[in-house]
Amino acid sequence: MARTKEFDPDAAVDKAMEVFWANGYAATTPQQLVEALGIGRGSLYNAFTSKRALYERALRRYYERETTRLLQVLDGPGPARERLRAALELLVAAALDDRERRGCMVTNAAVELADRDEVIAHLVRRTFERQEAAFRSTIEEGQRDGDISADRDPAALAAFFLTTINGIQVLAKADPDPRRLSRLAETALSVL
Amino acid sequence: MARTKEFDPDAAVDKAMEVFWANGYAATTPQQLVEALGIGRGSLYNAFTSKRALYERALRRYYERETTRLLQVLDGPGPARERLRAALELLVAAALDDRERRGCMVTNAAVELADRDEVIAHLVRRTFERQEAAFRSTIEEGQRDGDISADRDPAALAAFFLTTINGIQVLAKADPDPRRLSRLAETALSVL
DNA sequence: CGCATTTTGTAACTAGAGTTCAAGAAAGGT
DNA sequence: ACCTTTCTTGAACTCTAGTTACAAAATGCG
Repeated sequence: MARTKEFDPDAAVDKAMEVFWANGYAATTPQQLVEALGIGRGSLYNAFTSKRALYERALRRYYERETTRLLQVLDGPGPARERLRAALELLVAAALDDRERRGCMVTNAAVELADRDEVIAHLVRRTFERQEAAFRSTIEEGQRDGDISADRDPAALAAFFLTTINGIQVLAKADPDPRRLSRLAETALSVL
Repeated sequence: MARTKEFDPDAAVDKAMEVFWANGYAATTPQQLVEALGIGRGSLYNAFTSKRALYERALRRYYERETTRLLQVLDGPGPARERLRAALELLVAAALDDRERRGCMVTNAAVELADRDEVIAHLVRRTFERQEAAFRSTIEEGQRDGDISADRDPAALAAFFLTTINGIQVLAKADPDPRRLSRLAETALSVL
């Protein structure tokens, strides 16, 4: 009854995500998107309405795809303390693998857009809350097990870890030094 | 021998700094700059060459003007531990006062540009190093005075504090919650 | 098969970004 | 008073961002 799409919209969002992730929102052009997605301008706008709308979808995709690794590590097996360590080490390793220094797309969105765009801000907050909640439940678990001293407020500790991972993203943008980042993570863990 | 400038270039850089600080680099337009500086387009480019060059000057100005408060607190009088607390509280208070949530211009520059522009990255690194050094010498002083336990590596602690303040900037962009930020700072201090 | 529908590629459009330029105005030295 | 220099204003210019429009092509239903 109607012509079928020749490209996979899901795959296209993935590619758009890569472009926005690497360049940020404002610095990304329709031209770059068209080239990266391998489709015509017409198809781009027919399928995704606007640059802004595509960015939002890309950020949601990032939230679903790239943000889960951390949660998996935190919700995984093993002593709570070890999981927290593994989580921070994961972040550090990812930052060092990231040769183009794109950082974390949510951190980037927070800094570039959260103050100007309520929808983006909301998405960012949701990501942060999920991460914070994962930190928190891991910490609480550790406290029940006696793995982590119980005289600290788990909510405060979770917010602190959230801050730390965002701080690591910023640092790594300017100067991805392996030794420094590792010691950093180590020091943050010593708060427990 | 030549006509004198009718505007104060130093004051103009200050105004440009405000605009870039609030909007970031890519999202700032010549039009906004012209309006904010109150000069003609011709004068703008005659005096500052390009948007990029003006941004660089604005960021340098930020480095000189807005980045010193932290250092003053850290280098000030009083017990080292108290100075570290005051420094973090200063950051938190500034974030809460910042109704437009511009955050820290250096943090913003790090995230938006440090991966693409080596000159900006260098400036960011310099700022970070200066802040890190101030944290470090305060910590070392505290360790000599017995104010801070001496069994920790001051360099690692300093890097950790640098991360924390950048993390706070990111968090505050998305959700400037007073209670959370204060407890955050408190928790970070408990690492000592 | 033909029809309604949605896709695609390409051209077109508007607006504004980022910069340059020309003509005149202030300043100071001679 | 003039000359040189540097400033100012404002228009002008090029280029591209971001979007839309259009004609042709594909699809499946009746």
